[in-house]
Amino acid sequence: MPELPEVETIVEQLKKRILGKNVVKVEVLDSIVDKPISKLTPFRIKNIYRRAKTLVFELDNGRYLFVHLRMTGHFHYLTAQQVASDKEKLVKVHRFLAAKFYFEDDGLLTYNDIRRFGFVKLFDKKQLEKELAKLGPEPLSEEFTLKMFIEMLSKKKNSVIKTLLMDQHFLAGLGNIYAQEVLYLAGIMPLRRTGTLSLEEIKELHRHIKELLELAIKHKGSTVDNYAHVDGSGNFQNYLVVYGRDKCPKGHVLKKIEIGGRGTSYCSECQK
DNA sequence: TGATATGTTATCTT
DNA sequence: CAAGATAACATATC
Repeated sequence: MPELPEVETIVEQLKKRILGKNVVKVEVLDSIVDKPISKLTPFRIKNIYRRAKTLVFELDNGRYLFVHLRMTGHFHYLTAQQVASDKEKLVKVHRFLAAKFYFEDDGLLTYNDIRRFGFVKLFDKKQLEKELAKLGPEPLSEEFTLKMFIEMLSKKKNSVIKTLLMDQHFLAGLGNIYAQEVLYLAGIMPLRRTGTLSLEEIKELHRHIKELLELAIKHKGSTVDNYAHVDGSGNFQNYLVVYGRDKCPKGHVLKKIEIGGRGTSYCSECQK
């Protein structure tokens, strides 16, 4: 599932391919993509960036595409050459095609989404700012200091730490995979209430959040289930220590419980 | 066949 | 009010 490192990877790859390019035609094939987008052409892709697990495409007409992949949203890009040679394959592969963006140079960007939970919305600046304002701080930003993290936690003393880490309004970008990983690395039981965390534990957690996400981005994210980025797959799943595993790196058998309706693995030896 | 997996949000419950 | 639980959404895969 795309969490922060996966979305960051997708943004980097999209930038390489379509930044500054002109879109001459858009076909909207599914209601998860705002229909009016097809009436905006031509427009230029002025910028692309990530906020939490959301992608934002800044267009040169003052509007924005606000994209959330949720669990199974995918972008796929074909160069003009690939479009010419892969036409049949393209139709077959994209069974859940939701939109096609045709570029001036004959390149083609497609958006498809098997479970149709994701969306592509058309926003003006006000709508965009309103949506982005709801999200918590970016864990990799300078702004997210230890001091700030301590303050944030002190306002949520009764929350279960794992649930809180996954709450996008609290902190942006962590999902079920990286929340579990970071808690293992920091040696903290997922069910702990934030009010019971020592200063030392908060420090460890803060440090590992930044380190883990940066490392995962270096590996172009994790490929689990059917996540894939624009041109292939990341390999960070090979480095995950608790998610989808039976034993922790020290060989202890992991326990599996449910927190907030989501599977959660942890090690009762290493996490207290 | 049915359990499981997933991100987010609305709604119900404690 | 706070916050947890649950359902809902869709579909593939085991």
